Amino acid sequence: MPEKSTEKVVTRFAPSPTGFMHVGNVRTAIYAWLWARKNNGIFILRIEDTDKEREVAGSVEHIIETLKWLGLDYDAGPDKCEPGMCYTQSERLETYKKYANILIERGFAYADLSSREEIEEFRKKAKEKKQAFLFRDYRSENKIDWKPGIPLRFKIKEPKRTIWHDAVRGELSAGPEALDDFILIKSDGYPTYNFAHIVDDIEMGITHVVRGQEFISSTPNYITVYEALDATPPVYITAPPIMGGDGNKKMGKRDGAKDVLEYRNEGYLPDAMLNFLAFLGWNPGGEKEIYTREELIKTFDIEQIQISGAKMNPEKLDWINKEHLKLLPKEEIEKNILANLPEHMRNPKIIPIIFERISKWSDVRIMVEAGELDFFFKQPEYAKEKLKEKIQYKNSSPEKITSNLKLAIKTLEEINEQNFTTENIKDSLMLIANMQESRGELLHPVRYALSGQDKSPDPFIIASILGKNETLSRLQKAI
RNA sequence: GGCUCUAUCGUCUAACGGUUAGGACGAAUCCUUCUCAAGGAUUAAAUCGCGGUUCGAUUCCGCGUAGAGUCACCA
Repeated sequence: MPEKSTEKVVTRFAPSPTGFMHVGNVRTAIYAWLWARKNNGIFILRIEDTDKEREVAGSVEHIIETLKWLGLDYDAGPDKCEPGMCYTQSERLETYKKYANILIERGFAYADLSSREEIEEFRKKAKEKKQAFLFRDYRSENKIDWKPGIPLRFKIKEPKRTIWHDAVRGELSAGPEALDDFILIKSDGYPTYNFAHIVDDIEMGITHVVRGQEFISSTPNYITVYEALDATPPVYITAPPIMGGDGNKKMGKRDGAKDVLEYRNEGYLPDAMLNFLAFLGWNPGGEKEIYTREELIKTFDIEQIQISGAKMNPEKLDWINKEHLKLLPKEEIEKNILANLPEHMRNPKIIPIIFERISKWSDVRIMVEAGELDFFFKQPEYAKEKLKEKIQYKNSSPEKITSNLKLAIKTLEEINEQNFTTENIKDSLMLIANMQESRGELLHPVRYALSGQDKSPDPFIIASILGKNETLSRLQKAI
């Protein structure tokens, strides 16, 4: 159990601006945010842009947009600077230099003159000996002053076993071979992640660090730096990995292929995404699975974060999205539907039909993309060759179909334009449909005549949306 | 290869060392139904293997197996 401290909880999400955010990144952000909000703490967005080669233009804006979509509001960040404190690492170079000099003074850092070729050579040797490569085995004892252009390394004075506590995994430890002289400041003057994040976490008063398991193996190094700086490490919260959902065996790397904002574009609700991702590696117990944003904040606890990896499950996301949809007021859904439709389809008349069959949000998109809704806007093209087969209900004869369509026209003509509603249409058509051997003998041909599809919403609602004139004309044309 | 970590239905997971191992997604079947959905009901489906500790292991320990992470002037 992490020590209960009276100090205010401060968490951070610290992405590097190297592109979009995938589910793994986002879940880390969610946990950090939930923990801060639950404890009335502070959530910081920090941009770790110390690798100028990998930096991708526009990433910061993209990250902020993603957080905004999910409603992960931050109290401080690159666009919310405070006096004397910046949250973009490239703007904090002086601070890292200050800390670097402290380490040099204390004998914990040294300038490293070895060339990349030499290091490569060392690495090769280590590999031949089937050992992990440790720079400190090859460290030169010649001391030189640290100057710009020369990398600065941390110095492991005393290789020893490190034991630490992780809020999720409990007690962790690693032998002395986990400790090595790593680069603090690169030759281009930028700090490495390994150094910068420690300095920043100290400076910003971070109390809890949510991170992926890829940092476990370098934690002994971090703890040694904290010791050298006379600082206390934060509580480490190691989230389980999210595995790829495709292959059966090779659950290789993270399922990072997809930009989380794509889910927004596919029509998923932010609260559903939040719910789904929070539950990927965390579970409060009990049988409730649909949690609102407020419920998540209230319920979330780092004690219940899973240890082992979880696979992405798109079907479950669909289901959670559906359940969240049910939670929404009707007007809210209508607004969302319209916003998600292609421009030419943004006709409020289409809403009832989507409403009637909305199950998963993405269904609507699929319907739109497949052209299944086109018949609302234009006269359907009836399949020429297969017309008989398509319009036919089971084994009813062509004569029967024709007479039924005529009967439908006659019936519908009796409803006047003002009363041409789904309910009235249903009442009158059902009346004659019930007189058939099977209702389908009448209803199916009508549905096909109106939509040009053998799979569609029911004919009543279609007719009411099309209006009396269009409905009659389509029925006539089908005959 | 070294170091570190993990292991319950297909998937996400629940179970003070004592349960007929529970729930959800998905699947299958049935009901409803003019089609496709939606909705309702039912069913199948798991403690990785071998030892040990214990009156009793999903749970604790060891070994094995499988998987993951890491071993950068990347984060």
